[in-house]
Amino acid sequence: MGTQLGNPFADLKRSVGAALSKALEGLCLNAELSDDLESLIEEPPRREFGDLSVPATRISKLCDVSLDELLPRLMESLKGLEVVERVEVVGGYVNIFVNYSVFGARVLNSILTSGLRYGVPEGLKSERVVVEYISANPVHPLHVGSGRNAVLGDFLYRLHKFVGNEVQRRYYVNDVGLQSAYLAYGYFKLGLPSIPPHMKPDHYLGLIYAATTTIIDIMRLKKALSRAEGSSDLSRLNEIRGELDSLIGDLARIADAIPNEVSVLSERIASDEDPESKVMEVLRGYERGDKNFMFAREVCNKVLEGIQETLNKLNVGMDVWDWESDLVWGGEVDYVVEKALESKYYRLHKGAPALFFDDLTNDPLLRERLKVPKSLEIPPLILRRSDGSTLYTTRDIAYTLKKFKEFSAAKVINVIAVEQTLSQAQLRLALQALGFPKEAENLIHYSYEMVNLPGTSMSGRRGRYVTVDELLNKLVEMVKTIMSERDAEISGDQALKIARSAVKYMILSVSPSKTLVLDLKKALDLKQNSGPYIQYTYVRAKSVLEKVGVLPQGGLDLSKANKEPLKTLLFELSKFPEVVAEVLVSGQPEDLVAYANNLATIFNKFYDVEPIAKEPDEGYRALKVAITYGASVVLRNFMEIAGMDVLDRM
RNA sequence: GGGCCCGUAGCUCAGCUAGGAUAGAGCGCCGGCCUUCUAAGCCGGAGGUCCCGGGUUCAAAUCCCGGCGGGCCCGCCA
Repeated sequence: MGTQLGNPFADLKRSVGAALSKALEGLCLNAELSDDLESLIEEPPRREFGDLSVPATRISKLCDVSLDELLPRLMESLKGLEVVERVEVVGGYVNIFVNYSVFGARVLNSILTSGLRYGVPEGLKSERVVVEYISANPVHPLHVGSGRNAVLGDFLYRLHKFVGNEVQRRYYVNDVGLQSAYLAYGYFKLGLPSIPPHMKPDHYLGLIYAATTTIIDIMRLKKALSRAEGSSDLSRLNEIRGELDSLIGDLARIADAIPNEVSVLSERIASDEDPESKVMEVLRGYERGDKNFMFAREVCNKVLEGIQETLNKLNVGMDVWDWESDLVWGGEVDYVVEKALESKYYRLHKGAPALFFDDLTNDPLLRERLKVPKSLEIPPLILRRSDGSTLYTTRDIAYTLKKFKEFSAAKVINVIAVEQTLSQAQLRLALQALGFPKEAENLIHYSYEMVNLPGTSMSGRRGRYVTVDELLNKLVEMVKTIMSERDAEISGDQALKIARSAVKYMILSVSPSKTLVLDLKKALDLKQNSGPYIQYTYVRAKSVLEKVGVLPQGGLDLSKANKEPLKTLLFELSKFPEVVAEVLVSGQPEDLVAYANNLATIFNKFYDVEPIAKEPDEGYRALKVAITYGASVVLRNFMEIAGMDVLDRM
C-alpha cells in the first residue's frame, strides 16, 4: 500500500497507524487490534489538544499492557515521524501535533497537482449506477416533499459522477395508477380543455385532480351519511359530518382558483351514478391501450411539461423518462406475472394472485443481505387485482429489471420516501423470489423522511400543498429585496441561482432520516451555515486569486505554515477527499455540508486577519495564495456535488 | 395491536454506528469591527434537567430495559 497523493489526510492517518503498530510490536498480542489501529485514531474535541489523538487507555486495555509501559513506546515511535512536530500526553490520550511545514507541503502539493480533481477518492473502481428519483405522480405540481427528493437524488447523481462513476438519472412516470385515472376522468368530464395561458399546466391540472377526487369523496361520504342516519351510532354520524365539512372546505378553496371548472365538474360528476367505477373504466381502458383512453397519457404529459419547467428552475436534470404504461403495453409486466405464477412462492391470497415471502424472510442471512429490517413483517404481495389490472409494486418489479438491464447497472438507487419502506422491501424479496438475486441485493432504497410546514397538513388529493415553484419564487423575491436594501442591482437569473442554492443547502444539511421542518421565513438564511455563505466565500477566494493572476509555481515558504489560522485551514483542506469517500458510503449529505461550512468559516477567518494578495513577503504570499487556491477548489467541488451554482461575483 | 424513525439551547440542526477530555454550530437576542484583497464577512456575550425513569460501566447525550411525546407503515392506493 503506497502513499496516496490525492488523499493527504488518509495518508497521515496511515503513517500514524503504522507508527503505532511498530510501537506495539511484540508488546501487544491482540492481532485484530494491530490490523485496525488506524480506526482508533481520533480527532481531539478541541484543536488546542492537537491535530490527532490516540486513546492510550483504550489500547492499554485492549492489549492488556500497563500505561506506564505503553506510553513511552507510543511517544517515541510517533516522534520518529517526519510529519509529527510534537506529542503530548493528557488524561490518557496521546495528542499529536502535526508539523505543518511537512504536512502543509503534502496537502498543497496534492491540491496543486490534482487541480479541480482534488477530492476524487483514489483507488475506486468505476461503477455503473442508476439513480431513480422524483418520480412524482404526474397529477399535480412538485411540492416541497418532491423537492426534497429532487435535491437528494440530484446530490447522489452528482456525488457518484464526481467520484468517477457512470450514472444515469431516471424518472418513473406513473401514468397507469388510480391517481392518473382520477385526473384523466376529471379532465375528460371537463371536455379536455386547453390550459389557461396564465397558468402552468401542472398547477392547473393539479387543481382539476384535487377537485375531481374531492368531489367524488364528498359524494361517497354523503352516501355514507344517509346510511348512517338510519342507525343510532351518533359518534359515527358526527365523524362523517366532520370529514364532510372539511372536504367541502377544501373544495371551496379549490373553487377560489378555478370556479368555473369546479362548478362544471360538480355537476357532471354528479350525473354519473357511480363515478368511482367510471374511474376504474378509465384505468382499465388505459391499461389495455385502448385508443379511446389515450387522453389519459396526454394529460399526464401536460403535467410533466410543468414539472420539467420546475426542474429546470431548480437546475435538476434527468436523463430518461420511463412511462409506466410502456411497461404494461410492452409485455414486461405480463412477463413478471407469468414468472411469478411459475414460482414456488406463488399462491392465491383472498382470491387474488400473490407472492408469499415467508420462506425467504425466515432466513436471517437473506434478510440481512436484502436489508429487510429484522422485525418487519412482510405481508404477501398481490400481483393483480381481481379484475386483472396490475398493481404498483408488480409494475415496479418489471421496471427495476429494466433499469438494471438497459444501463447494465451494478447498482440501482431508488430515492423514495420512508413511507414506502415496506413495498420497497417487498420489491427486493420479489426479485429474489423470481430468480434475480443480484438485482435484489443491489437495489438500494435511499429513504428520506417527510417535509413538514408549520401549521399545514399537505395532501395532493385535497390540493393542499406548497409547491417548489412557490418556494423558489418566494426566495427569489427575498433575495431581490435584500439586494435592493443594499442599493445593489441583481439580475433575476442571479437571484434564482442564489435562491435555489440556498434551498439545496438547507435540504442537504438535514439528515434524510429526520423530518424536515421547512419554515418559509427562515428557509433563506444568507448568513453563516447557508448556501449563499458558501457561494460568497468562494467568490472572495476567487477574487483574491484574480488579483494575484497566476498560481505559484513553487517557492512556497512552508516554514510559515506552522501558525493559525493557516494550520487549521491546511488541516481541513486535507480532509476533503476523506469526507467525500465517507459520504459516498454513508449517503449522508449533512456530513459534507457541515464540512464545507466549517472550511468556509476558517477561510473567512484567514481572509479577515491575513493579507493575501497584498502580502509583501514573496514566499509567504505564495503559500497563502496556494492555500486560497485550495479553499476555492474544495468549495467549488462541494458546490458541484451539492448542485449549487458556482458564482464568480455576488 | 405490531413494526420502523425521531426527541439535544427560544427556533433549525450536528454529535449517538465503534461509551471517555469543559455537549457543538447557525438563526434569533445583546455588544464591538468597514480610508487596506467583496461587511452575504469577522470578533465577543448571554442562552442547555442532552424527553423521563431504571440498568451496565471507573466513565453514558452515546449501550441495554421500561415509559412518555411526535411522525410514518401494516390496502385488490401509490
